[in-house]
Amino acid sequence: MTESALPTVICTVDVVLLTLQQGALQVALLRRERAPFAGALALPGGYIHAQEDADAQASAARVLRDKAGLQSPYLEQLATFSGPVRDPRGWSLAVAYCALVPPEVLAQAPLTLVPVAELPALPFDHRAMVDAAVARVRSKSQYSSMPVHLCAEPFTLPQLQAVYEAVLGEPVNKVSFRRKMDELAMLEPVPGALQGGGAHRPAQLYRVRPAYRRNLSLSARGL
Amino acid sequence: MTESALPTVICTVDVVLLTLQQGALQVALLRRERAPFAGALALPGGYIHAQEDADAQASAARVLRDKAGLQSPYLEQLATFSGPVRDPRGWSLAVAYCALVPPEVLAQAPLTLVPVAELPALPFDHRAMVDAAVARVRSKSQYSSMPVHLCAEPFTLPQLQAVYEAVLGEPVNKVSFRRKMDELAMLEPVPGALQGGGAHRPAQLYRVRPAYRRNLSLSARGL
DNA sequence: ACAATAGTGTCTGTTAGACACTATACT
DNA sequence: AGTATAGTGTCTAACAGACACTATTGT
Repeated sequence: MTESALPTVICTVDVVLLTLQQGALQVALLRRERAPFAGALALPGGYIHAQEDADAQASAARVLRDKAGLQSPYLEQLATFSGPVRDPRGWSLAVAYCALVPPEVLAQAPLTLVPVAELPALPFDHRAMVDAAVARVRSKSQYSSMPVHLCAEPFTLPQLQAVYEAVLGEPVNKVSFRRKMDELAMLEPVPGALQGGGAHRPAQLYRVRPAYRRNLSLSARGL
Repeated sequence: MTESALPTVICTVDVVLLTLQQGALQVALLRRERAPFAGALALPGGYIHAQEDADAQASAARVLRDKAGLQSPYLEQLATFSGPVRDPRGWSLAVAYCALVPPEVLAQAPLTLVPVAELPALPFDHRAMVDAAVARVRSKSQYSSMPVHLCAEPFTLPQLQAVYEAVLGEPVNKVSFRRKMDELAMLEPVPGALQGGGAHRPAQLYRVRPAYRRNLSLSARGL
């Protein structure tokens, strides 16, 4: 067996870009310009460019930048999907990534937001990728700070709690939630910044401490 | 940009095969027969064969079968490693898998067991793969039944507890451990089968219930 | 004053772990 | 009988959630 005798494997990346809007997780889809499945809504994705990409994650970041005009949101490798039939062009391998952004960032991006609960039929195995991403986000939200990436800074604790509740799909205990956020020591109040506007006590605004901006904060137990 | 103009990405799989021996996690290494790094100890791995493999996991299973003579142990996708420098042959992508087997299975396999705490220098980025596998196993052992795959059936609860303690690197509370195993409902006693031999009360032998043989059992909380 | 939400103090039920006890083998 | 480990009953400390209270704004 020689290297050159091996049939080529088609190497791509796909990004499951999730955000929160109208209290529901939404996945960002893009209308495909090229075959296969030209004209269909699908996950943003593309070939790995061995000439320029430092690794598959860089490919995913490049895809996000070129196709959605976004740069460096939270980006995490999800899983790799492969096989002879998932792509009509041949045996293919796609490294799937999960990105989380606050909805404000997507304002003028050429993306179609679809609630993950009402997914249309998707080409390739993009449905499985979305399902894996949603499961991952729900799971990690139970014991980590992952959902803060869905919240534009600065935000109030009630806002962040609403994000957790939307992702988890169930109400969260206020006292426990605030205790945990305090223990995680990941947020800091913005001095003197309060969110007013309502006919009630204004809420303290918080931001993520610099040390936690890139890394998630994990809790030993739940919430 | 055309498809055919893309430089080829070298697509491989690598398997981090872990077992437990002398109370410590051990990784199974294989001496490489071919360049690059011929003669060096490395993870079992190989090219994806697009002609025959149903997906990358099938490639990993094939590598395990052909190079170690093992079939269908617990096999889970870990992560994908990629980039221009990890392999001297060029831009490469390796899907890493984690396999768990009881030590008895490796009896006559042509593998070198090395404690993960005393890893030698490894070629490629195999060190990062081993680290990722060990971290995954330690993490999942805290809330799932994963370690049962390191135990040959049938086993006693004290034996299984020792496996958990070896993986986690810390003692486990006996009462809590048995409560959790009971709650997970994943084990069933082998009727009338007791493990004697010592100068003390014999222990009940257990096996994994068929429904849980392939799937892990997860606990909402720890242990 | 009132309404509405932010934020906190405290109580209680649940759960994990510590400890001590019983059970059952072999010597 | 003595010893060693298997297996269980029970107490306690830690923790998550429920509830109720105070705080602070706009109307």
